[in-house]
Amino acid sequence: MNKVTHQTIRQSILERIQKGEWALGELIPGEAALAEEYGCARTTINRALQGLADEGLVVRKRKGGTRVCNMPVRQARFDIPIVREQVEAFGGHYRHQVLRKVEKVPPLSIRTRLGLEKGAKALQLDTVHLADGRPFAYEARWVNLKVVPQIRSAPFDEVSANEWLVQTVPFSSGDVSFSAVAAGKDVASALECKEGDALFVIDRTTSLAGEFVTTMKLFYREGYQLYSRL
Amino acid sequence: MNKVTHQTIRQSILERIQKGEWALGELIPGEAALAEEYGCARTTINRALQGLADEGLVVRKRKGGTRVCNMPVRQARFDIPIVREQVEAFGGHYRHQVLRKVEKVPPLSIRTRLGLEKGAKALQLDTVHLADGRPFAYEARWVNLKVVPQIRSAPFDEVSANEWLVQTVPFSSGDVSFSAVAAGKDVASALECKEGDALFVIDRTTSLAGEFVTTMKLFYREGYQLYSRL
DNA sequence: CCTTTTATTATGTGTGTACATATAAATATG
DNA sequence: CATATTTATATGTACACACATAATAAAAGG
Repeated sequence: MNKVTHQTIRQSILERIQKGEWALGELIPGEAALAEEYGCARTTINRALQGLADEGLVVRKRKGGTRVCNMPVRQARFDIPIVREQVEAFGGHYRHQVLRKVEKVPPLSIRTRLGLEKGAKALQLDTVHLADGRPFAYEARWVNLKVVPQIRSAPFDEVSANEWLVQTVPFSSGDVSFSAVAAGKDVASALECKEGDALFVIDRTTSLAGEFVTTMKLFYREGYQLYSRL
Repeated sequence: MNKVTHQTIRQSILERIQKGEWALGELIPGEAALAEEYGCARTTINRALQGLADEGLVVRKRKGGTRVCNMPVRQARFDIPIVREQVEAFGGHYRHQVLRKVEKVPPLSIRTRLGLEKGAKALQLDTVHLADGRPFAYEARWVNLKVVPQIRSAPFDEVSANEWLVQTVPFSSGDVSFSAVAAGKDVASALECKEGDALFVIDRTTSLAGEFVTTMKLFYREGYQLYSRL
């Protein structure tokens, strides 16, 4: 006989849902009823159900009760990777090389992304990340100098822009998108691949307290896969 | 003055972390101390910190205390989409078309993925998803007939294989991976794009109670982006 | 000095209670 | 009959308390 904890209850209810004890969208017993059934306090059931709700398996509503989610869209959690760690995780030797580092007025698309005024300069930073000497990913980045002016004197021969920013402005929020693009001329030459090759791209914009810090496109070499369990 | 709830406390602590009040990897005050500071019960602080721990912002250890995560790898949560809903979310008219539906012995790569015996047949199902009549995504799927034999008689003129499976074996687990590939001949003709175009691909394998149910590759038409806030 | 044992301590979790809040359902009102 | 108001109810949340558990630090033993 297992101990009755919010974890075991959560697992148990999950299994009952998977077995089909309650149909999609159907109401499951209330907290009070489940508490009696499992022989525990309502608080404990509440925690278990909240957990399932966080994962999107059930939907809860005051007075409405708890029901099995009728639109079971499973969520995948991805770790947005730091390239160095990716490379080293595969046992490769990591190195990076700054291809361009200039302050200049960015194109409109970048300007609006970073929320810059017309004519304001930003730092353009292009880096190639190498695994065992071979190009692994190409990073095209723009940095908002108003927010992180210290980046001008950052030692980019030691750490990559990515890592420097993670250290300096950690826990920033933002958005990511994944897509596929055909390699352009610059990217192809940096990654030593053919123009037009299908590349996996992570597009990421980072902001801190309402201010946009940096926006970046990361082009992975051909064949790269981003993997996750769900 | 805001009410003191686990939510407001959580937000407050998050901001203090972002402001850099505690360095990366540094110990933050214990629950008891914070409870006194915020003037609430320890239970409430516990909930706030647990929440931050779930999001990967802090690491907690018994006796060791709570410390700011020193490896701030932000996680992105993605909803693994159902194509119909994606199309309809953009206001498009959804329709799908089954291009192939045959039972046959799958190639080795699929066989191992589904955990089938040598010579066992599986259902091959190729579908094209259309938005306003235009190809939106191409789905190449294999289904394990041992686990879901009922699929033979599923009404695929009404619902897509994806939806049928979601309805029939909901809340299954599995894995996903994202990548970019160049469109092959079949895919190109189904999506009405050029061969070699860079396509975004979701590769998904689903299992239920240790048995593999189905594996699928979903090729999106050019330009598709998968987006998420973090 | 090193190893083993024993506190000590911060988090983890369950309980019972009380009250807050949203909302569905029932009732009163025009 | 439609609309506004009230009531009942399930979840949401805070609290005080007790004990469990893991991991570190201190003490004891060799």
